[in-house]
Amino acid sequence: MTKPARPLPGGDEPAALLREAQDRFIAVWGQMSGAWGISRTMAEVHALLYITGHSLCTDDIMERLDISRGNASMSLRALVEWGIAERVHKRGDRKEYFRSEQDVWAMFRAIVRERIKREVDPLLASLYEIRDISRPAHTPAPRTEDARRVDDHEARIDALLEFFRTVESLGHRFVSPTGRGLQLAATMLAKLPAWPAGQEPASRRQTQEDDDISPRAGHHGGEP
Amino acid sequence: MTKPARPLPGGDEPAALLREAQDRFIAVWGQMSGAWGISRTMAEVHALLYITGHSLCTDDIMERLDISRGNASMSLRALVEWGIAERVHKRGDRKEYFRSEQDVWAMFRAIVRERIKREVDPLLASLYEIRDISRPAHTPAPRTEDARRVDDHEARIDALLEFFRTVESLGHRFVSPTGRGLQLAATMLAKLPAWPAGQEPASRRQTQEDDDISPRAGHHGGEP
DNA sequence: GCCGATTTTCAAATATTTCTGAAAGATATG
DNA sequence: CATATCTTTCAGAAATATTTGAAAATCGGC
Repeated sequence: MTKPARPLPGGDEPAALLREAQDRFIAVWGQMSGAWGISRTMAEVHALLYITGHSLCTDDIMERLDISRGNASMSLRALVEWGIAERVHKRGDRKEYFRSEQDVWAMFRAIVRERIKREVDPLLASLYEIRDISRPAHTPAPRTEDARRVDDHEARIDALLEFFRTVESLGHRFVSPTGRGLQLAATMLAKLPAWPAGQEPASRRQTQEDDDISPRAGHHGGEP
Repeated sequence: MTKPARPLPGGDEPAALLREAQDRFIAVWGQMSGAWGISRTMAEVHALLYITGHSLCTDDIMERLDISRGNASMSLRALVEWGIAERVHKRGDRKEYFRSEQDVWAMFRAIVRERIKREVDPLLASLYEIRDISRPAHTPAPRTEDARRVDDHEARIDALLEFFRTVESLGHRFVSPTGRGLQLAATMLAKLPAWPAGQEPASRRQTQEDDDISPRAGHHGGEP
């Protein structure tokens, strides 16, 4: 635990404690950066903006986080691009200020939106392309070994396609203005005491000893 | 696009196309590594195991992906730890083989399970600690400026706490054996044509010009 | 308990990402 | 339109993360 060696002279008055809590939060949020797919500094800048609730300018951020101007500038721009911070102009002041989105769900929606755009959509495009590669390999009649392999391969790609289409679709729903409904649903679902009835069906041990597993694609339900 | 300069002599027979499709898939899946929070090689090893459907040994993997023994060993161990690959023993063979989970939803559940454990749970623990830091700062009576700041700070931490508690809870539900229900729900939700009725309530423009935003924490629903 | 086959480990080498700082680019103001 | 102020850019430096390869540990059979 690295705490900033006695934040302020006195030691225990509210301002000092607040400062300490903020610093801890910034550090913790910075460690989560990987989970959001952004750089550590970017997460720290966001943490600072969120936890203080203030609009801060580049110099404020440079000083508080002890980072370079370039780094601060890049991070802020990225946060704005991600839609989790916005530029604020103050009359009579040439400087630009920035403030963080304060609604946690809105923050999360912005992140989901960006990550779908940056990760899921390109992945889907690639999967469609990949599926097409093996298309011409379909021999018409003879059920050769190769033919079976190609079929299995395509079933695996199709299973991924279907999964990520579902992810994308759910994501869009969550992110869209209408998404508030999903947010509510999620909250309630999470709060629900427990599942109505039925235990684990039975332990289906893997007995298959052999190689060459056939893909059990497509099923989303379970056994009827 | 780097394709392995003519996979096999002939050029167009099924085996060659299959190989090409596999290589493309491995490359694409490797690029997604960041999204899963694993290293690129680890993702590529997983891609290879998934897309071939075979059980492969360390040497197979080293050769096909052109990586070192150590790297292959580490990646495989990690995949097993994550629960998306398993060790397979073949009678009369000292070598260890590995095969990937083939059910896409099961793979995803494993990833969610691990990431909750590695990211969400520690984050929650830290947030609880951070909330406690500012506790002693609560002055009893006088509504000072400091007191208000502390309250706002705590409201912000609480908003995050509530959000991540929801995430954790939903995650557990999804991951648990019972989670099949959630999977089904997700699939159906994603497939649903559109939202029943009602448009966006109205655009609530941010009019606040001043600093020092009060956190609007806690609300998950909307206005009734 | 020893042997050879296999896996694991880890310090050093390499690759990748992130950060800095100074210079170039904006932009409002008089 | 010159100036002062603020922002962005980007090549090189620094910090991180990944990979290698060879040595050490493990394992199963005899």
